[in-house]
Amino acid sequence: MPAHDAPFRPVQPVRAYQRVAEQIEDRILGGDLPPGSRLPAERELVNQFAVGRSTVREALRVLQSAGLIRSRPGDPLGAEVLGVTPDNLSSALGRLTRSHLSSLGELVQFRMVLDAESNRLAARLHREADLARMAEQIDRMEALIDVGLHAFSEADALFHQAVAEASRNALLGLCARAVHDAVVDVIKGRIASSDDTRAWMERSVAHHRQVLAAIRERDGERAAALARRALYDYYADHVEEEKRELLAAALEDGSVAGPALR
Amino acid sequence: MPAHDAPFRPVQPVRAYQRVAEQIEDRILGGDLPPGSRLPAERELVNQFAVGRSTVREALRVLQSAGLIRSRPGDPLGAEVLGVTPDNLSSALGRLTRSHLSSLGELVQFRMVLDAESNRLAARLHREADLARMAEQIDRMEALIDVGLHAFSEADALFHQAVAEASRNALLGLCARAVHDAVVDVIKGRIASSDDTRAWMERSVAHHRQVLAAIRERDGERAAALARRALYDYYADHVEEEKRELLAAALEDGSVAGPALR
DNA sequence: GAAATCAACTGGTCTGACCAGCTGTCCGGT
DNA sequence: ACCGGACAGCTGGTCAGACCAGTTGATTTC
Repeated sequence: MPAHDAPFRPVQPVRAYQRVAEQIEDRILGGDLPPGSRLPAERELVNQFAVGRSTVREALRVLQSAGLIRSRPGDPLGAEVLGVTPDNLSSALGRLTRSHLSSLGELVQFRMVLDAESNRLAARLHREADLARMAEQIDRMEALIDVGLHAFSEADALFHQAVAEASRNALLGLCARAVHDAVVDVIKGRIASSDDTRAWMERSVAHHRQVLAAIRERDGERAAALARRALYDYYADHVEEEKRELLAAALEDGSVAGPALR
Repeated sequence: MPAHDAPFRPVQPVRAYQRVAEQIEDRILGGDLPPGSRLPAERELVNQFAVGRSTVREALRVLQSAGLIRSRPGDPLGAEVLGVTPDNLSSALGRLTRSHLSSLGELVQFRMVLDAESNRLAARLHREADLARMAEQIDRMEALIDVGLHAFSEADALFHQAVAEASRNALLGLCARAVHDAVVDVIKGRIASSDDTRAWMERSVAHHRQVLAAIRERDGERAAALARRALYDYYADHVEEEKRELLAAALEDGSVAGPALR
């Protein structure tokens, strides 16, 4: 590419709060300021950055809305560093859905894609230790059925995290988690939450055992299809009528080849 | 579920700036305040919300960092409403990568999954008008080869947008775009950018025509495989050595079943 | 009529102040 | 010696007022 094609880039003004936020963000992402550590007090940051307090506060607001830090009034230790979480991913996805740019059906379909792919990769790339972790979480789920839905869901999340680790792609797992949270947020309150929760949990455990078996046998196709089927069965009723057939389209991916294969 | 199981939820204090940000965000996502419209001036918002200016400003900072609005000093029209964009999605993904929670290889693999699925769905669900839009953008790309990489990439993005529309899942397209941006951001500067740009553009056009043909023939499997292959060929050299075999794993998905198939 | 000027905005920043909440210390009662 | 409450000194959250620089459009000037 010729150098004179774009010799100078337009330079846009950089606000003071951006510089402050960038410096702190770099420290957090760079590994200084690990999760759990504390930022100096705002008035101290004012000294270190040599800016006004409102500037520091706007920078902290940006970092907080990105989920990197959390501050509490009166905390003499300063704002807490949270590290990188998928929280803002899910809030961004939730915004997309709330703005009707995407629908619940699309979110569910997205989860079908992500979970299926996680399972597929896990089936191909897992090691022995991964299987043990997954089995352990399924056992925990089964034991926690009587404790309550919350504890159960926690073990469920850990199972999926184990699958994500086995797939050797943390990003897929994080995004799946974010989409899951967004779905829960959208569907919240609309769920029947009837007293068949227990039956559902038992079915869920059985489903997870099937997935684990497929992964253990390195049958990625079956593991993927199981994830798609479970999500479809669980969410299809909540999805808008006209979107349901689209979901069904994702359901058949991979298991049956397209009509005009080659 | 028994009502007395959790009779009261812990109530956490809601900051004033949050309330302000929520109100504005709801208006934007709800459809009042469409993209392109303007917010009142800060000092006017101070009157309407009955809070201090710093509170209003922190709320606006949050909205701005979420990509919902953009403000410019001296603009007598007030902050501009941008609507929902995938920008914060891609910045969130970029943060994940920069923090070494995920790697370039995972990003590329993620793109392979998303693009492949978009293509697959587009092959299954497209209508005639979709095909026309895609063909039009490919022609534009070809015409813009001589104009420059920037214009070319723009047409390329429009092609993928057309595919996303055909897939009837806007979310997939938006996320694919976000991941694309994150990849570009990570790889920026590291790319050779040699003078074979023109050759690459020509190959790219040919690749897109192949994809379009596969979609037109409703061969979702082939369309998906084409996307995976193109991404792999283009990015494999930039991916960390130890991650490359993982990419290859994604490459074979769907086209060849896992080694232990049934 | 075109160009320079200027007044009235805007957002960005700083300062200083006050409030409410948290925490460790210190003091008095047991 | 121990324990519990008051309190001082911090924290972050909010507000008010000020100033600056940039934008804009009307006004003046040539």
